[in-house]
Amino acid sequence: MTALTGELSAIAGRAFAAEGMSAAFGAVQPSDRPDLAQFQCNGALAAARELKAKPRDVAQKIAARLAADPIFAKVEIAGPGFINLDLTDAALAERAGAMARDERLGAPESGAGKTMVIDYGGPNVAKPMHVGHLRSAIIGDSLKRLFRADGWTVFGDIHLGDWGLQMGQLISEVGLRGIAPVYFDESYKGPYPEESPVSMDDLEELYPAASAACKTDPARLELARKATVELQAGRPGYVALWKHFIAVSERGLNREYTSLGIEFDLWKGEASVDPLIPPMIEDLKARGLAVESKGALVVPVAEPGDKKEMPPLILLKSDGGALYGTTDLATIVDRVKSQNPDLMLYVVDQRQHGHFEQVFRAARKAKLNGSSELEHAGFGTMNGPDGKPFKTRAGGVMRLFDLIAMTTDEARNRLAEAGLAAEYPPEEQDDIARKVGIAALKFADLSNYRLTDYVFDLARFTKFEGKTGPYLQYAAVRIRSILRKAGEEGFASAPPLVRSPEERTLVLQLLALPDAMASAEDKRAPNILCEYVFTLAQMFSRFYSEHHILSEKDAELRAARLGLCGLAFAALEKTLDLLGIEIPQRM
RNA sequence: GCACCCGUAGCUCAGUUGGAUAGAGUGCUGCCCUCCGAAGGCAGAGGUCACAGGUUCGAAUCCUGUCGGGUGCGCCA
Repeated sequence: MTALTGELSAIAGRAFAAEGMSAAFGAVQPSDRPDLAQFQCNGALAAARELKAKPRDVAQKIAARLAADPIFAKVEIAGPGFINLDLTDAALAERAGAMARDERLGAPESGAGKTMVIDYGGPNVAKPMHVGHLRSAIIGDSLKRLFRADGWTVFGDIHLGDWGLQMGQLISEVGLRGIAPVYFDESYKGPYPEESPVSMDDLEELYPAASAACKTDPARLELARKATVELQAGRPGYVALWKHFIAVSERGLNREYTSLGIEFDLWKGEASVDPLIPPMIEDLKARGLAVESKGALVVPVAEPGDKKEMPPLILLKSDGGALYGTTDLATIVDRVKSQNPDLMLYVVDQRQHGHFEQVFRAARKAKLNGSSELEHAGFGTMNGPDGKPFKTRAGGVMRLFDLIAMTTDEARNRLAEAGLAAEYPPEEQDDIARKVGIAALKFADLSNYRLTDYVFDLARFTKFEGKTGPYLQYAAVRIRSILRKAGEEGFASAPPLVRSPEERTLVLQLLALPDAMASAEDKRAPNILCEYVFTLAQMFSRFYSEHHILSEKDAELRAARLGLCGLAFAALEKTLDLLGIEIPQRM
């Protein structure tokens, strides 16, 4: 099935074509004035401008043709030349019925036959995840779900930060402290111990110490640089130690992502593309694309039309070490070889936009990206109530684990205050608190437009009232409860009918789901889905407060309303799933 | 210094390929549980869309400038 606005646009497009104008003028959208009409077509205004005709005259011709179509209950011309359209209740009900029969709920098929790799991880080995990783994970996961729902074959890649200077910092720190001398003994020929000499807790202490030392002491930094180069050159003891770091870190990261309900299809890292770097560099040098500059090997990416200075992409530092731009470029090569996607989407902090511009330019210049579009979908920072980057009360970096614990605790408190779930088993209460907390966290993040910074105010978004994840869960659980009781009563369900204003607006909102998905995909903007699902929940609540469902005496009417409830639940569940939000069985 | 992003209701934010009366949540004021879950529904007050020009039949949206905020600009990631 096609989206309703698509169907209406096609009808209006034919009307424009029949009058000798471009069918593109037939674009139909939901009305900006719901008090006047359900849909509107503004094409007559644009067409009139092109033809130098009077907008109302053009509108008149189109309206006359549209009025002949039985799908419309009303065709009116208003203002300067808007064509206002209402559908018949029968037409709305029929399409709602079709949507209810469609497992995909009419989702767009924009990705049919297409493949993409989406990069939304970027946590670093040995560093605990903090709030900075939250947006990438939440937004990226939502986009992955959305693109997949729209028919794309999607590979989500965590793209672990496991190969940079921080690894050299860690290795040298372990060496300096004499924690595991065997890894530093160049005469030792292995094998190295299977047990890691450091735990996750050790890493979390070692890394900040090493990082701080490198900042103040140039000699210490030089040591870290040297260790990095040696690691990348394959020094056996360092590689063995490094593998322990990875294994220990992955267990911790997996725990964090799992608690957020976020998964990856690929656990690749910067190191995994390291073997591709030397041949890539040789190739670039051979083709004259990589040149020496100030002691480093670079790919110039400045273009004639540039308004700002565009520094070259550095492939190799003057000490011979690779940089993250190098691994990013090699990662593109790897992805073309492994997945050959139509699109590589990078869900990374907007502050790295300049970096991606360099990498993408270099990739295109060298034609390393095959047939892949390269796109950076950046996002703004999450700030605390003071408008500055979110910190703990002590001023440190807020760990993701602690943040999730805070939100879950708050959810549990709110449930207790409301007297909800009190009679459920303790483990179910924990599960509900976790789902509600995560929903609050995700919805608060996703409902802001991707690129804007937002204020993360725990007190505010744990209020669980209004435009929040928990409100949506509540709305869904309430419908689920009705449907369950209907099942217990043995009540039948039937295709929805449209007989009241509340049913009409609810059905119109339901039928707008494919448009919301298409628009969210197009803009890579989950906040469009948030807006959609919140309005849907509101429309349902309005319908619910005005109509009897289970208590409706007329069996046919009751069945139709149950059908509408069923479809509303399906749409809510689907959209919340696209946002990565789970609905508890009860709450 | 140069470049990019932003400035919309008391607060937090949508809306920006130009279109009708600029929206939501929250907060504030009322109303609604003898009936399916009130974390809900209904109604009201609240805005020179930073400011000044310009383009247009029409500008929150496009252009220019000013002010204010954020971010980025070769060997960190």
